Amino acid sequence: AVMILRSRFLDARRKRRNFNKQATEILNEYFYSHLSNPYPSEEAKEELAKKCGITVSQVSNWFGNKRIRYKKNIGKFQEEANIYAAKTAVTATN
Amino acid sequence: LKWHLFCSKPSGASSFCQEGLLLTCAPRTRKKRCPYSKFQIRELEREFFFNVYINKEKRLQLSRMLNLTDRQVKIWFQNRRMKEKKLSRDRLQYFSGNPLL
DNA sequence: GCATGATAAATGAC
DNA sequence: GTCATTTATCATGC
Repeated sequence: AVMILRSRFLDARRKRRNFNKQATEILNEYFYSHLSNPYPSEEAKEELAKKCGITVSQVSNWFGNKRIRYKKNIGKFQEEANIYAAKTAVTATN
Repeated sequence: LKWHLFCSKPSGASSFCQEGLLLTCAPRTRKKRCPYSKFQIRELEREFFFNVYINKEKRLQLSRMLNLTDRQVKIWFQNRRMKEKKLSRDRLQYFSGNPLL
């Protein structure tokens, strides 16, 4: 039984699953509203993790990947950036 | 756009994974990440099993045997300790809140 | 076929 | 020494 759990643990680590749409929304919202310094504090990471239903490590992974991939090709993310910029502008007015 | 300041440059010259005689690329560039071979990993893991902290002598010996620099072996052990710590956290999180234990 | 999440080398702050 | 990162690479999803 212990071996089964152990193997399941290993499988869970190996298998990659995409985050759900809502989690991605939350992460992107934070990223684009902090574009000048997209480095969430430990507390912010914990809060994001809670809201997204993922671990803090996964939040760190997401921001690490997002930063490097955004920096490498800003143009590709321009449309996405505009969407979230507009979204935060709307929420700011409310 | 700045964010973190890492000095990374493509370093035009073909920089292969063999770092025997590290040519000093004038404007210091970040060394390209080169995955280690199965053999290198196996030997590093073997040593890590015996002692998580490697001493200088063993480090020099290992670096020569694996054709890695002293620094690379040192950093590998640092990263490996961090990995072990993360594994412990993940195990705890996974097995807690798991019935049938 | 790329998008995406996770991991492996490598750096720098402290 | 730890540890949050950068960057490339790996593995999987779709």
